Amino acid sequence: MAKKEVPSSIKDEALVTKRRNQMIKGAVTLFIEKGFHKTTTREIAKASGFSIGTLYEYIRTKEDVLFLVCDSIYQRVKERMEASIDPRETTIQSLVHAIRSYYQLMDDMQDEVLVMYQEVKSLPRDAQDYVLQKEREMVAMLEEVIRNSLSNSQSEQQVQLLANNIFVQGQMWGFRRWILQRQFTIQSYTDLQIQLLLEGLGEYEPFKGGA
Amino acid sequence: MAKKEVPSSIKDEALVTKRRNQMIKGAVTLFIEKGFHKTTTREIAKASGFSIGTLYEYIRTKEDVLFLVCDSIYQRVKERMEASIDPRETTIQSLVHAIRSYYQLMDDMQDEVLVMYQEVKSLPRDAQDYVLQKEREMVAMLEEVIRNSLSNSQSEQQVQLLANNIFVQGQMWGFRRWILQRQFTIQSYTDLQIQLLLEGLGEYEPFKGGA
Amino acid sequence: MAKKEVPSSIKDEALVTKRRNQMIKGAVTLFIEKGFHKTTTREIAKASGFSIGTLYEYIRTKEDVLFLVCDSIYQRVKERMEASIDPRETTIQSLVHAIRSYYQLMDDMQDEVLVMYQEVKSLPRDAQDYVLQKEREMVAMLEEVIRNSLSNSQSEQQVQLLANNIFVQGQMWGFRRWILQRQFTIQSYTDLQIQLLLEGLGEYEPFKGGA
Amino acid sequence: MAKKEVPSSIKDEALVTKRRNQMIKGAVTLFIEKGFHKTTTREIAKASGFSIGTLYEYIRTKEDVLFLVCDSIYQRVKERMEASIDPRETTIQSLVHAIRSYYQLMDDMQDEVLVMYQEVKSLPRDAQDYVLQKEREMVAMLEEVIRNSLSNSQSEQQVQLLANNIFVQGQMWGFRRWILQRQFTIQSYTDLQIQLLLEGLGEYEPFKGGA
DNA sequence: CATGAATGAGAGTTCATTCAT
DNA sequence: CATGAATGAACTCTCATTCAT
Repeated sequence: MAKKEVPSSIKDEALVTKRRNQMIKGAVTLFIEKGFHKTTTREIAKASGFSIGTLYEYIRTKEDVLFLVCDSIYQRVKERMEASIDPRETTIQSLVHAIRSYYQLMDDMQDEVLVMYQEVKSLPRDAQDYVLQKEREMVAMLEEVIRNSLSNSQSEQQVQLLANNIFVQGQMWGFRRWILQRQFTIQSYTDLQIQLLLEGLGEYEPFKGGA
Repeated sequence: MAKKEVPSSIKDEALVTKRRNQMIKGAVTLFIEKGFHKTTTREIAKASGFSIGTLYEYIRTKEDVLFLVCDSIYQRVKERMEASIDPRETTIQSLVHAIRSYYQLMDDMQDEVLVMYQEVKSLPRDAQDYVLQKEREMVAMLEEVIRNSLSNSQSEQQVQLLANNIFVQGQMWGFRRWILQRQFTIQSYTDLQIQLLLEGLGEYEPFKGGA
Repeated sequence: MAKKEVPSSIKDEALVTKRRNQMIKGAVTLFIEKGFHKTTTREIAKASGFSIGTLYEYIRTKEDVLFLVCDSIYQRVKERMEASIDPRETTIQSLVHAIRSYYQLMDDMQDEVLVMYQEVKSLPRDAQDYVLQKEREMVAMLEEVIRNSLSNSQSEQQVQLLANNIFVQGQMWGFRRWILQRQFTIQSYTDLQIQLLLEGLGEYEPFKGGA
Repeated sequence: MAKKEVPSSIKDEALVTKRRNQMIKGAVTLFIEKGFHKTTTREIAKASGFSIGTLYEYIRTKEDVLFLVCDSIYQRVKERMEASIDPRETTIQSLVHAIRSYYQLMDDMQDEVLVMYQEVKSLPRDAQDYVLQKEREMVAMLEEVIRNSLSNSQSEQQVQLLANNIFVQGQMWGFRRWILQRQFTIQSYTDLQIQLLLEGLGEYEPFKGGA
């Protein structure tokens, strides 16, 4: 899927980038505070430091702002993930390290991640697909780490499921904060999750599925 | 937290129940389709089979509809969980059974659960608290099963985290459907999750947390 | 102008009278409190002690209620004026007495009179005419007293103007209450008005009008 | 009481003034014709020459329009009163002149004054207070003229009452037009009122109040 | 004769978007 | 390139009135 482009009537690309960054910064705060629907374009313009007219020089619709915000969040998440994951590492410690970094990241960006989760459905269909794709890429990064770090005793499906679990448990730290953050710190949460991941319930019996 | 009551100007309580059920049924479909914000009160009325005026005899605000919908979903989820969980059972098989039932439930009600997840933030504060409380109760049910089923080798924190993980992984089946339901059936998803839960990565080494 | 009739679908005339009295009593309070427009028919029904359906058995429109209320107020005012005015009296003291009684009446019924003043314009045209006619009749009563009480030195125009002045100054006690009732009691207000009326400014000089 | 400000989202203050004048002009006509409650905001917008959206750029609520209208009327009345009253004059002729001017003013603005009288009660509480205060100021102007013009034989209470009487009799010319304007012209009305005021009933006998 | 559930036209208000300056 | 006044479709909610029971 090609990078979805949001057209602007401004020619100067550097300016477009600058203005959009202002916009994203302003909008993210508002979306966190009151959600996408309850935020008006006027508020976004104001928080971005320019007029409503100017706002519309850099986007076509309000949904474009949401897309830019989501895209920017994914971008930042992805960049930090890439920075903390070395795909050449093959030890289990590198997996643990990747998980730790990812959980820390989810702690740092919990507001942003929460917003994204609650508002993607407001994106137009094609933007949703684009975002979904980004997500798949991130899960794929986790899959890669897992594949590299574990002995090949894991089936491909297990790997995928593990990656999904880790991915969601990271997000869960943010969007279930009112429950989890009473009982855990990001430290203890991370430690325990890793422990459960590695050890299971410690009551292993050759398990065979079936209803 | 006392049951939040939505006032109605209709006196006949049986009628209130009946009409609200029509309403919930109509609204849920619409919310699933287009989300709460993009659904108009007139559409809700129409889908419920009565006029806009009648709709407002049974609620005060549009948000009331959302609350009734959320409440009804939680109610159904909770009832089915209670029906499938026997808190007197103490075997690990009973835990497995509880998880299976819960995942099946999340499969059956994935649309509803998805809606709830995406729209709770649109509820007024007090209704959000009420819903959060419901969730805590359900997680508590899972905690109880875990506590009963496992040897007491688990710390309280581990129990809580496990319950949260199971709970979220169930929901994840629904709200990450576009990713997961390509790769798994609810059967294979359930089996694998249970296996991972019980066995961990099978690469157990005395693990000591810490950065 | 014939007595304007408000039709009812109920045959039993005694019942109609009874129900309408309940209605007027309930409505007047509400109109005083919040005005005609901000009072709903449901509130009127409730304050009257019966259901909205029953209310509409005794009137056709909400405006009918207003008319009944206005009519009832005028009726009461008129009755009390008639009781306190003896058209056969010819002394100036009888004029003074009539004025006193009228001012006292305006004090007793200030809320009702205020309501009427603020809401007549909401009546349909024909009802307004009817009410206007009632008013003329009352002013005419005052004119009669004046004519009887004073030596015929007064021109007909003077008599009419005097009657109007007295009439309005009585009402003014009620609808300018926030100003007048700080500075006067109904007693002192009455005394002073009568004094001014009889004496003028006491600076009489043969006055010739003209710009 | 500080000037009550109606906020606008338009920045250009000159434009705000201009648009609000259009608005007041349009609204006053409508209010005179059908009253505040039966006039819709759409009608106001249309009569003002702009769209409903534009209307709401210059006010927050429909009640704001009413306030602006009332405020504007009072403003105009007050300005004309100030222009026609010279507080340094001390002759009785100056009082007569003030009254004449005021009555003429009430004749010129009878529609506006009528509207105000019938609709103030629809204003929010604080706006009502504001308007009441304006009225007090105008009555105070009349009091001043009276105090200056008459020998000090008048008690303060008499002065206040006189001012109120003159004030109300002026308004009465407008809001009792259907009765008074059949019998009088503004000229004859004025002349007669002034005569009555100065001479009283010409039947002066040492009057002692009391029941 | 009494009830109150049902109706829907219509009200006030908002806000994404445009475009002349 | 920036501005912000103007627009009007569309929204939520109200309430006078009706009519089956």
